[in-house]
Amino acid sequence: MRVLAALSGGVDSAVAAARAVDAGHDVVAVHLALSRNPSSDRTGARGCCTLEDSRDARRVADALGIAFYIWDLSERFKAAVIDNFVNEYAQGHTPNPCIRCNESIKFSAVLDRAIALDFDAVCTGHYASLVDRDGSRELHRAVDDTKDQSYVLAVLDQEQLKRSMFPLGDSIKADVRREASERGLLVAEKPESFDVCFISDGDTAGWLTSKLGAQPGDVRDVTTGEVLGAHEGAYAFTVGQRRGLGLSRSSADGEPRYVIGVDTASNTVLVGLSHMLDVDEITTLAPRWCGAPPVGEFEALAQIRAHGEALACTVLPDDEFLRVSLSDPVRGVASGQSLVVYDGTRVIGSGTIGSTRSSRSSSARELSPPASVTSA
RNA sequence: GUCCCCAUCGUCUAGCGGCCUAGGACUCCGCCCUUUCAAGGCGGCAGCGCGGGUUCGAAUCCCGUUGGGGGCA
Repeated sequence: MRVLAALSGGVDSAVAAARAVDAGHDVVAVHLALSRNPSSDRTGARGCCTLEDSRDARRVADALGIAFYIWDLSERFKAAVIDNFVNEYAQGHTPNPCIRCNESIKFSAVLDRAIALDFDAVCTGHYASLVDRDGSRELHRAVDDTKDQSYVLAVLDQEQLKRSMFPLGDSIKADVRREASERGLLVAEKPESFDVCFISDGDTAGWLTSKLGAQPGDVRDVTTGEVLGAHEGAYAFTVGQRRGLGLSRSSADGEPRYVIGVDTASNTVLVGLSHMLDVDEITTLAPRWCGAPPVGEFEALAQIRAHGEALACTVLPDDEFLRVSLSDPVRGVASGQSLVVYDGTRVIGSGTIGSTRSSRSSSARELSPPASVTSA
């Protein structure tokens, strides 16, 4: 096969590309330039789009003896990922840019271009497994459950999965590093990347403020309406958040307070006790299915955060939305995050969380503003 | 103006002479975790309003003082 290996400049994509070469494929490497102004002095190796990362990627390609190109997708990245990120936050949602990037850049813009150039597949260093069964391709969790990235890949459909290659799905991280070292790849000891790749210092709230401007508002008790503090922008808060509220007074019962809701209309952050975060019904926006869309109600597992627990639930799929009823309540479900539906280790599909509710303590939810279901 | 009550980390408080170099909770800060934002775990900063006494020894008792809250005026 002709394989286009995306090299981020990190260990994982390097070993993935190396394995693709070993497997006998005709491999060409590409590094994606996603930032318009790549900085070279970024410390801590955050993200995947610094000049240093670009050089590392080139060195890996050289070491593997394969052709190397850099594709500048910064414009597309800005429009599809960064602008979307800002807009979502401005509306009080909590987006996941890594998922948007996979959805519209890595397995869309890059994949389309690869296909146009006659490649058969795109190879990345994601920890996830692909299983071919009965003519279709399934996406499964990685063997290394501590590194599993099936959650952020759940937006891929059948066509995208059939054009994907994840050589690290059966490996554990330590072995990948060891292999990189044995192969003499200089990125073997490179640290993991965290945080949002386009926010260099990791200060997401500060970055948002620089884009949206300070918007001072109140922090109010969700039940009494009492003003408990002030904030510089409701958009910087996410449902379930505890730290950073800067409350001027402590609660009478000594219990910590959490963000129960973010009301962008009144620019108010609503806080309350942890149990008020309990939710057992989640409705998403239009779902995306990895394979054939399921028909009718079914039992499954739902995951609402990249490293969250898989929760037993009942799913009611629909063309327009996805309604999930959880067996046990969970806390801190934020609109904008992805809900991924699993059948065991297999990813069935996903949807962006739109609204939530609790079938039990409905009183607490009614006082919070209705979560608006806006199209992403 | 007089009588009574109260006065501890930024906040809410534990403390009722030696176990207090003052404990906890909330907030805040740091670290860990983590290719999202957050949970979470671990650690840290920070206080006895002030001045006199009593006592071997006072956050704890007494007097005064300052600052708050009540009945009388």
